[in-house]
Amino acid sequence: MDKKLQENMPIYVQIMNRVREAVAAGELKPGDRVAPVREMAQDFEVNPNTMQRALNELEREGLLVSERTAGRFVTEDKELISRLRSEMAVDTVDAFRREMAALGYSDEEMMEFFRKRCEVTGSGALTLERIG
Amino acid sequence: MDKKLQENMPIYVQIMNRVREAVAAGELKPGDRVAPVREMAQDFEVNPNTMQRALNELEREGLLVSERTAGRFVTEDKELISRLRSEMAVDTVDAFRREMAALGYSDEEMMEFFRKRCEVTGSGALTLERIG
DNA sequence: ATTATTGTACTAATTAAATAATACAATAAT
DNA sequence: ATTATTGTATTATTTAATTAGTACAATAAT
Repeated sequence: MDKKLQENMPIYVQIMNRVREAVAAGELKPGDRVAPVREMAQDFEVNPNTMQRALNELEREGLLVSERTAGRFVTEDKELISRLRSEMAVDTVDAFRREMAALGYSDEEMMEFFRKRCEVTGSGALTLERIG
Repeated sequence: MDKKLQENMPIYVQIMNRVREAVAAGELKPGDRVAPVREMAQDFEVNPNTMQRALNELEREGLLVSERTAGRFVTEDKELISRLRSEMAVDTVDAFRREMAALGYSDEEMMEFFRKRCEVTGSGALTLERIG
């Protein structure tokens, strides 16, 4: 789970998305304990209040559960997690199609553009370029 | 060019993107006159100041030019426009791959997911669903 | 020449996000 | 029992985006 945040979206929302992704991708597994609020705040270089806001909302979603002083954990509900992953993927694909369509690309052209882009840049090149 | 705006990104940035897309897609052509600031502000249901901020920045980018009292126009620089379109498409594809990769999808799986999603929803279904 | 339309500039007020600084509550560890 | 660690709550401050309101400047239209 990468920590550098972008601009133009509330930090707490960005954090929520990062955690959602980490859980959806299986980087954080059901029942896994996550770091304490204060520690996560340091990791992400944000204020503890901001981190708590993000974590609280993720709890409302059922993705995390807090057990008072034992810490905070990823839900055991694997069904919920796999549903989350699917929904996020659908949203991502739809957002992609919508944006490319807005630029005047047909579904076929998108496909072709995607394929070409995969050839040019390997699989690993993107993350570092974009986030760093 | 659709007008409804989303949350979580500064409105003026969202407006900039909408205009960029409209120009890149050829919906606004080189030399086209755009509506006056005040009118656009009403169309987008934002404050005139906010609209002007967006338009000003688009001018700094060279995409728009203002001619004092005659109004504001799309640049005649077609080279600039086609370059913009390419860059936006690349950014969009890269963002897509990055997000899907974060969810644990390989390039091949993304491709397959994309294809399936295109089958399920036609080409037109997305815009209304998402933006409305 | 006058007027209306256009872009531009400026100051103030509002709102939400983020930070800062503490304090409290519950419990696992000792 | 005590202590340290954890989540939680609260209040104030700061910062940036947005709105509000107004005024000015240039010029096309009349």
